[in-house]
This record gives sequence, C-alpha cells and structure tokens, in this order.
Amino acid sequence: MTIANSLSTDDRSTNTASTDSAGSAAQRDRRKRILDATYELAKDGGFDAVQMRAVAERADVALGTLYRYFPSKIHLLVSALDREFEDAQVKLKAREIPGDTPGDRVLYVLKRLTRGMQGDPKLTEALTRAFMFADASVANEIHAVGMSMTSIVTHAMHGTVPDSEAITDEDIVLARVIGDVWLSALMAWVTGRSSAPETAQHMETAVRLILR
Amino acid sequence: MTIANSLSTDDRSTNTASTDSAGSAAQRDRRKRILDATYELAKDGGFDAVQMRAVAERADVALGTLYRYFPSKIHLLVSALDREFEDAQVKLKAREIPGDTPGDRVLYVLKRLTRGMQGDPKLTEALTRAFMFADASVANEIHAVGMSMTSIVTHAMHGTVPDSEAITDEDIVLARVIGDVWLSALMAWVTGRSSAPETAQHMETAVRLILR
DNA sequence: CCCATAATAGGAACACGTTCTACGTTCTGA
DNA sequence: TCAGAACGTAGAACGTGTTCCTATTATGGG
Repeated sequence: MTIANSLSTDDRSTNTASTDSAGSAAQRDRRKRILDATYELAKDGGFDAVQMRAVAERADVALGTLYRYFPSKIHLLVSALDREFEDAQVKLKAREIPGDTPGDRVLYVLKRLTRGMQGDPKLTEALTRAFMFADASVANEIHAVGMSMTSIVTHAMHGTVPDSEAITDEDIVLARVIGDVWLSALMAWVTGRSSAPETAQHMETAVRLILR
Repeated sequence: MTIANSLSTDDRSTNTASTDSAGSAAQRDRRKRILDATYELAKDGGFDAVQMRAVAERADVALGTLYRYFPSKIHLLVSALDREFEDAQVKLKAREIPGDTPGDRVLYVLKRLTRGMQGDPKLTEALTRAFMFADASVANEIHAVGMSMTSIVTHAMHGTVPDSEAITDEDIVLARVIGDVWLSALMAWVTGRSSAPETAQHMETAVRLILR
C-alpha cells in the first residue's frame, strides 16, 4: 500500500475490531451510547469529568462492559476524537472549499475547525489531552486520527475531494507538517500558553510559510 | 519585552519560585536529589515507573516534601525535561555548530538531540508524555521548555550564539514551526507510530521545506 | 427447544496520584 | 534567647483508573 493510497477512507478497515462496522446491532448501540456519554461529559467538564464510572452510568452499561469496549480512558477519548474527525471530514467533503490558493483553502478549513473546537473548550481540552497523552497501545486510534487530519488537509489543498492518484508524496509531506503545526498550536491554546487570536495568527503564518 | 528579547536566558527569572536560583543550600540539594531520582526512575522504567512514593523514597524526602517542591507528577517531569534542555542548551552553546546553511545546522542539532533521546527511550517517553499531558497549571514550566527549544533552534540557524538584536521575528516564527514539527515527530516515535529512521526523515523533509 | 458460550451487570478490590493530620526540626527576627 | 513561622517526616486517608469475581442474561448452533 502506498502512502497516497493509504489516504482513502476505506482503509480504515485495517484497524482493530474495536472500530465501527463489526458487531451486532446491540453492540453498535452500546458503543454509540458510550461515545455519546463521553462526549457529553467531556463537553461539560473536560478531561477530569470523564470518569469511567460516570461514563458507564450515563451510557447505562456496567463498568466492566465499558472496559470491554474501550480498554482505557485514553482509548475511549481518542476514539471519541476520531468520531469527531470523521464527522468533520464528511461535512467538509460535502461541498467545495472556498479560496483561490491551497494556502487560502487550508487556512479556511483549519480556522473553521479551530473555531469549532474553541467553541467547546472543555471538550477540546479533554480530547486533545487524551490524544497527547496516548502511549503505544493507542497507536491504532491515533493513527486513524492522523489519517483523518491528513485527509482533511490534502482535501483542502486540492479544493475538491482528490483522487488517490492525484495526491503526491509532496502533498502528504506538506499535509503532515501542517498537521504537526496545527496540533502544537492547539496544544498551546489548550494549556493557556496562547490566546485564540495568537493561535490563529501562528497557524496563518506557518501555513503561508509551508505552502508558500 | 519583545519576542526576540524574550529569548535571552536570564528571562527565566520571571518564572515561579519553583525554579533554581532561590532557596537555601539544603533546598537546592533536595530539589536536585528529587530531580535526580526522577531522572533515574524515568530512565529505567519510563512514565509509569516514576511513582511519587518511589521518587520520594529514592530522593530521601517525605512524600509531602516532594509535593511541596513539585505540586504534581507532571510538574515534576516537565521540570526534569526543562533541566535536560538547559543542559543541552549549555552544551550546544559551548561551540560552533557545523554546517554551511541554516538548514544543515538545524538538522545537525535536531538529529543530535533526537539521537540522544532515542538512546534513552524510556526517559524520553516519560518526559515527552508528561510535556504533552500538561494542562494550564504547568504553563510556566512548559513555556520554559519551549523557550529553550526556540533558543536552541535559533542558535543553530545562526551558527553561533546570536545577539538578541540579531534574532528577527522571522527567525522566531521559523524556529517555532520547526519546534512544532520536532515535537510531533518525537511524539509519533514515542507512541510507536514511526521508527527512528522515519522520524529522522520526516524531520529532514520538514526542515528543508521550512528553511528552503 | 436446549445447551454451550459469550456478553453483561453489579460491585468488591487494588494501585497510585494527591491530600491531610500530627508532630518534630530549623530558621528568623525582635 | 525565645516565640512563631516555615519546613520536614511519617503515614493515614481519599479519589479515580483499572482489574477481578460471581451471578445473570443474551446468543447462536444442534
């Protein structure tokens, strides 16, 4: 599998069985209830408020069941992040992205994403910190998120949903570097080291620099 | 204070009292013992092995004292990271950096740093994950680390220890973006998503791109 | 329908970060 | 010198992530 091909969405099937698609309706239902509960708790109280007992209770499953579906709090939160990114990706692919240059389009998308996340600071704090804290055992979930992000950025660079063949190695490199910067900027914002405008400014400068 | 000026090392005095310089000899001694114990435990067993009771015991202080010096495990580990970076910075400033272009010099420094960290995977895992997990309460310590990193990169760009005035805003932007990429690459390596050669390659590509 | 197996509920138990209490020791300033 | 503050020790106690155990309930094949 080439790197470029690895961007097509259906490659997600190479992940662990813990992702969607597999299992009975009841199982899909439980998984959804758990992720919904996680989302709500995170949105209201951030990382600390996502307590496993609270998630289990709100999702109406036993604690052991929660751990059967998600082997740790970090897996749970990164999976929630993954779902958010999937949603964002679908929404973004639904229509053309405004902007005349790749830089304009990428900035449009990143700023839209960033504004969305900054509108839900607690949720963002919870998901971002989980993503950052993840260790090697969460590699699959993290990889999925990285894939979504790269896909979003390459999509923005091209302006339309690109064919797998139209994505060059150069595109991937650019998208990854932009993703790196975006993540660091988000982290600086989450930890209170930079304000929202500063975050936007840093991203603007960096993207202009990378896509110059 | 301008951004460029904020790079001079003695600005560290604007931090909380928990950093060096202040306190009696006994206090400096305790602080050093604690950081040494943290270093050793992290080096041997990574993040999970740095247990507060174990650190206290090895440093020969009471648990409460440990918490008096470092208000949380994350503060402790990020402070240890800060000490490592300070050391690296001093060593790097001791002599000229080889390389004909800023890109060459930056890559020389980054690869040296990265090799050093990859030679101590457990230690790197512990320090990196703490850095990533940090929340707003650790902003001071995180900021200090970011400062060291920016300083190291600008130093490498110039080839010699630069005067404060010689550092332009452009330099800072470049250094920050490079720092972002370096951090993300390190994180990908720590979480096992990319191998050491891949990490080096990604850094190489990104730095060439940014400093082109 | 019945059995074997897996999945779930409910909750106790454990580990480690963090806080708190009680008491001794050291420093400081009048 | 002495009172009081700050610091230190020892260890109990608490909260939350994680594991484990047992009984009960789906589920799917014969």
